[in-house]
Amino acid sequence: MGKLILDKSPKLVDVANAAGVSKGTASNVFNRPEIVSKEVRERVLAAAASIGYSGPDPKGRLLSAGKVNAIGVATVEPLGYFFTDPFARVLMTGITEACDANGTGISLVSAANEDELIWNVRNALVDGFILFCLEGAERLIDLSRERQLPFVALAFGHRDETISVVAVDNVEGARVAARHMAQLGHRDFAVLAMEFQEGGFGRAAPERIARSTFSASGDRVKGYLDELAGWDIDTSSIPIFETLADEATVHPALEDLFSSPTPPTALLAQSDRIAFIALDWLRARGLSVPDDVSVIGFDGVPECERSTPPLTTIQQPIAEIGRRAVKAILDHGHEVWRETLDIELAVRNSTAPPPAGRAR
Amino acid sequence: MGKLILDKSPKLVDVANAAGVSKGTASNVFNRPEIVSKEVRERVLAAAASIGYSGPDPKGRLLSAGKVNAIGVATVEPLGYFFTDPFARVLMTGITEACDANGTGISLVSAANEDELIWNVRNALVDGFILFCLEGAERLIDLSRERQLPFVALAFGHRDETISVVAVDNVEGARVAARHMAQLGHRDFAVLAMEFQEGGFGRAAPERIARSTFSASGDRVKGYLDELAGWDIDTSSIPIFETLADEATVHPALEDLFSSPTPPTALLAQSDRIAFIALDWLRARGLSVPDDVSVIGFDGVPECERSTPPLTTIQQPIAEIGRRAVKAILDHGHEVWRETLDIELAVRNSTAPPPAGRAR
DNA sequence: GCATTATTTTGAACCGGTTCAAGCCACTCT
DNA sequence: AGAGTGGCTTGAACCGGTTCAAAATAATGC
Repeated sequence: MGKLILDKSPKLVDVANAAGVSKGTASNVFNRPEIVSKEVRERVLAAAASIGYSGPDPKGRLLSAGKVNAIGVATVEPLGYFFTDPFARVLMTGITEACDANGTGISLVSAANEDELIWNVRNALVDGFILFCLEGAERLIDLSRERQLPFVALAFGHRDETISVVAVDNVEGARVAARHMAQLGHRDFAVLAMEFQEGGFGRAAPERIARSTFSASGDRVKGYLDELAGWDIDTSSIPIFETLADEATVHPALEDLFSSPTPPTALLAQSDRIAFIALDWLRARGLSVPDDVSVIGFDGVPECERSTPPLTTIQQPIAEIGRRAVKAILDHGHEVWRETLDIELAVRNSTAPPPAGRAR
Repeated sequence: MGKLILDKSPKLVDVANAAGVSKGTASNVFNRPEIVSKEVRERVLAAAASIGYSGPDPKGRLLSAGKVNAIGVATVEPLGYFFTDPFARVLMTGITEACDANGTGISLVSAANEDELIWNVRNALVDGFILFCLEGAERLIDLSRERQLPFVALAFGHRDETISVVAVDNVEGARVAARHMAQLGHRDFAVLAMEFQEGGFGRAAPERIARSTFSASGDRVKGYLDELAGWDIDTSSIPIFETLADEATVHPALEDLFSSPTPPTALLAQSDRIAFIALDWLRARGLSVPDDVSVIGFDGVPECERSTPPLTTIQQPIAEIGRRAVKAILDHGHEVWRETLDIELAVRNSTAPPPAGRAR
């Protein structure tokens, strides 16, 4: 009597039975064919073909293999963020390069809402996480730590010394930005900052900045002010506006600044994105950059070269950060790996000496 | 005597033992806490905490759950392709949107070389594949079929009627492009085509086109010629150049075309990318688009709006294709699902009537 | 107080493979 | 012939969970 084999998809054990060999041998046929005798190998392969078995299911292998061979890239944003945000895209380019070189796959993990994020991080089939720490860094880090997998936090520094981080020196970057403006002769500064605390915006008092949850924004302010203090500028009177890097929060800040009798001649934007918004607003307002106002960004996304005018900025080695992060996971696993990469001043056409009469 | 628990990371069974309950109950504590009595639940949780167990390992769950909750997006390109290619990016935007809405994750699978691709596709932990069929479609499709998982082929149609496909009607798109040019009065056409067969380029004879492995390029040629035939144009004399959508293969084609005594006034490019290369070359050559030459692309990537001049093109609903593909996998699984989406003519500034004296 | 019913818990089976020590066999060497 | 050698195969253990029928226990009804 023939055996019924219609139901379910066949498994390795079915193949073994059909071929009259042990499960172990059948497994070897697919994974180390060279240690199986030709005769048996062919018999097993034939049996596999006849019952419609197309090789071992990776789900099964996974358990004993232990390794997934993929790393997760996580962020608190919709998945689309990875493909639309300029910074993210360059970063991903670096990450993918390193992954390609190591034959490692990539899983994108993210989530619109909190619950999903938790579920996604808890259930992601990965060997480690690269964390895009924008807002929500804490949660992401806690969740990742729970998984007991290697992980490295990216780009936006975090004060916790016990986690792996690949980032740039934000204080130094900000100093370089401020120095560039000071050297051009500027004396009237304003800062367009990123969030200091979740969802915050508007003019920020020093206490708020000191308590900053997001260290990148705090560090960059520190860098700006430290540097300018060395140029004999009264840093306490420099207006600092917290924004969410969108028009809704940047425009009011600019309105405020440029309705003053002595508006700033130098705008220190904590991200290119903020700088671009400022550029657009200033143009619409009829102010010339860099003739009336100089603007410097931070990050160095590719768009800087194509904005009008092309944006002077602090160039982060974005792709390199991505590459290093992969290396940190793959080569250094659970050990705490902290790396600080160098930034560079990229001078383009959005900065120039201040208008006559407004210089130092 | 205390038990030693240092080695290995603790497993569910360890927790169960430590709490003095069965493995099943321990499992329930984490997955359906509501069916476990409060007292036991707390005991288990406490035991877990004390031995450092942080919830069930998804690798274990996977096997019995059967579903990974992630779909794989595969292509024969380095991983970076997903983040750098304009078409891919828009497509991914659509895919991610649909995935986000379904709480599904994304795994990027790809490979620089053949062996890796095979390994990656065979081992990807996913519930289904979305195939970016550029060149190498056959291999990808075969590999995916082997996995016996649902998969859908994208964007570049394929003649095999037995596989799921979400795509546009390339013949119709090409007709619309050609019609637009004809309506403007053009009479001297040239086609800058994509590959007909792997790695091919240069002037292509009709037989080669007929044997085209990549149906998109063949279909688009067919569309162009069918339409133009209706305008009383001698289609047999329209030069058709196969290219790899890079400068190395497009430039020679243009050299050839524009060294003729009667160069074309209408360039039908089979992709925006090819069109952009043509735009650059024509400008460098001192030819004005659209005054001397009209150029129309195909695809409708966002860059069309920003090229100089902005590119008239056949707009594919790129993001929508991505969304539908996810739906096809998630909602229609193994059933063959074929969808053809509508294209649209997007008129910008790269097309105009031909120079005086060259019109129909 | 006893039969019912509702709530918890158990334990074995299962998910689909990989691995490796041990055993088998054929063949060579002396 | 007996010892040794090396190539193949076996079978059990393991990877880390989930599930569900059945058993145990608790609560309810009369």
